[in-house]
Amino acid sequence: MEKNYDALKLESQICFPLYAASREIIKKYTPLLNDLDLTYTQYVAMMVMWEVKEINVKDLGNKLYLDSGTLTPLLKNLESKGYVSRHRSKEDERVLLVSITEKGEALKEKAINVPYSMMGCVKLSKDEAATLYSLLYKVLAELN
Amino acid sequence: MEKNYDALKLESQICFPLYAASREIIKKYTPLLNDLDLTYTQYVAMMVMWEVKEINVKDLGNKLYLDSGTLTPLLKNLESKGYVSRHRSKEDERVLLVSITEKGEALKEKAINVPYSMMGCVKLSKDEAATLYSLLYKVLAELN
DNA sequence: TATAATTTAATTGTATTCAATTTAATTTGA
DNA sequence: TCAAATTAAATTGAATACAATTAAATTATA
Repeated sequence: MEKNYDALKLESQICFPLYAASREIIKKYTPLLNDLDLTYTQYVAMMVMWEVKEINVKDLGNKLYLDSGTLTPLLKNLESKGYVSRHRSKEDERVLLVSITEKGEALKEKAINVPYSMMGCVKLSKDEAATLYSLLYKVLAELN
Repeated sequence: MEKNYDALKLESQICFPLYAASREIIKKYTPLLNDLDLTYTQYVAMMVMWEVKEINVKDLGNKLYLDSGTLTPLLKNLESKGYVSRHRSKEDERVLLVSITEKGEALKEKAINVPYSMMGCVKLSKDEAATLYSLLYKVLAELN
């Protein structure tokens, strides 16, 4: 009696195409983001900054699903490029507040083209994209 | 006249939930894979090895969407753990062949539990999982 | 056939990613 | 109040990822 190992094939897994597709799409972003002097992770951090203007590391981490081990060096990098500033909260010295700078705000004008350039990249219909979108957020919400 | 920057919000993007969900699911694998002394990337490499027994770096990279910059150190690591062996092809010295070892084969028996343990983690119906699966492979196939 | 072009891995350097630990600040509760 | 517990970032260390380059082997072609 042969054991069934089909569950151990790549094609049986939901995580593998997620992992691969994520990296492949991010690769498509790279040439666009090079013009902005941003990596993909820096880009999503800037997307939050463009929206909220100021945020602490913990809240930023909750939005991006990243921890301080990733964010601390990333934010120092963004600060060295002049896109954000970092300073401790007056009310609670443990908290580090990240604020967008003028230069960071100005970058938004160049960045606005990125989402439109990317649209041609992922070849899904509107319906398919909407379905994928809601399934991914369902996974994120219900992971336990 | 205000410009519309909605496309630059995280919630407007398909890539962000892909990127986040991929990392969050991989985090769920971590405790299961610790028992096998494997990282997630090492695990997917071993999944290929369990299936094909022997493969060169280029073909492995095509299956996993990874290049030699990632695979060379990863395969050396798997070799140091005794799960695979590495040797040059006799026919073409440029080609490095990776072969599964006895110890690597034996690991499969422990690994068989991983996919079953993971099933309880992603809370999608059978239909939803199938839809997500096919949309992800469509993205992978049609990315350009 | 001899050189150019191509191919395959390996290497290098930068930037994540995350678990685990540490440090400093704040809050809790005996 | 003041020591214990908690919280927020930073740090450390291991392992990816990937672009770009290099080195070695093979193939193509003039």
